[in-house]
Amino acid sequence: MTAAPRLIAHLDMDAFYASVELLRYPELIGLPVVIGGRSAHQPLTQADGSRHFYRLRDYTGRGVITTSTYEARALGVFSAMGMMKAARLAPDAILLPVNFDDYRHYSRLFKQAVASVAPLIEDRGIDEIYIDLSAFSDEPRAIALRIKQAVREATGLSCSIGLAPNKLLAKICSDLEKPDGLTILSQADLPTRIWPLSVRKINGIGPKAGEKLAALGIDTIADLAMQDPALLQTHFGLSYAQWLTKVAQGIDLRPVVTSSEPKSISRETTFERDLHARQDRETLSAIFTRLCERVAEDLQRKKVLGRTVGIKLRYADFSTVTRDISLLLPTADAISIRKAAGECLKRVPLQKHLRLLGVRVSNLSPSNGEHRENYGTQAELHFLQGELDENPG
DNA sequence: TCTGGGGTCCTAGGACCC
DNA sequence: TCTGGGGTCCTAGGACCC
Repeated sequence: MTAAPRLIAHLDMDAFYASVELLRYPELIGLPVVIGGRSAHQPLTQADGSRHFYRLRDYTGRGVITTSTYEARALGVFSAMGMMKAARLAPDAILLPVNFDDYRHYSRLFKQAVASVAPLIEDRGIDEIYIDLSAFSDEPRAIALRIKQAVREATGLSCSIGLAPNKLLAKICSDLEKPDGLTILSQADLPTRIWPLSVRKINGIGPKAGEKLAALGIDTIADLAMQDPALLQTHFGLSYAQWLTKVAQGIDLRPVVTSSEPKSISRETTFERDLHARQDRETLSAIFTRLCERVAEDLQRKKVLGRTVGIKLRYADFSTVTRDISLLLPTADAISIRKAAGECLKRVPLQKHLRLLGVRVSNLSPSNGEHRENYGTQAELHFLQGELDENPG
């Protein structure tokens, strides 16, 4: 039996955070603007009603660019770039702090607008979605234009859409004509439109795999498509090699998944300056407890409990370690999480300075609203069981 | 003057059980 | 005393994505 051909859309909001900010500050349209950083650099409204904006050159300290407008990208400033490096490249760019509540609001608006046209949506984060349009009999271009129009009316924002037979190709082609793009692709377009692209355009080939492929002389998707699967297997292992071979042929059978449950909830923070477990014990302890409280709040708000509690430490040299521990019973209680996380902390070396601390709860289950507290760890259970064995009645 | 914060998925070894 | 697989759970790390 052969599956019916599908029509999948990938919709990506254009420079999402920056575009939301421009709705509020229209006087910045056309200027290089970056969103990011950690200190307060909120625009100031002056006596005459005009606004004063901070420039990238005014910024000091840690942090990265979260998003930039296309004008800033033209100056070489992109997402995830360190703020200080960005300031060297574009000192005059306008700097705005992140406003996640706003972005979440506009995210809800655009997803609702899409759902009013086509309801089979897979959430891929705050600014992008997949849409299964297979059931529509309309012209694909007409559906996509209706979706773009609905998004614009609901938010005032533009998006780019890729239309293809699967998620892999839809994702690649939503990026081909940004911003405000609409790209339609069939399997027959593969050699002309997909194969010339870098392997890094494939969702799932990141920096590491990209570098390994480059070392093998594999740069484009065409290079990848021509490779002997056996050679790929010797360098990447069977499962990843098989996947590489398939995606190079534009094959992707993954369905559009319209609902999912969270698997883990975490909070982490990078310190303003590196801290030491001994010299900065009080500061670290307060931050640690606060992270546990925030995770507990998140769990309670989402009405889930978690049975595995973990910590994450990043040292000054950027190396990272994690430790976790599974409890007997799931919890959403800050005290229980703090105790378990404290046990994890005892199992980690604390000689070097730290730049980041994080707390994570996983192994989630629905909470049904009730609230328990404090139960032991697996190790404590074993201890208790040992006692019982020694004292059988 | 490097390198945020929130996630998912995969691999792999050891414990433990049948 | 030595020797099996298979399955599940736990833990640690890493790649990748938005």
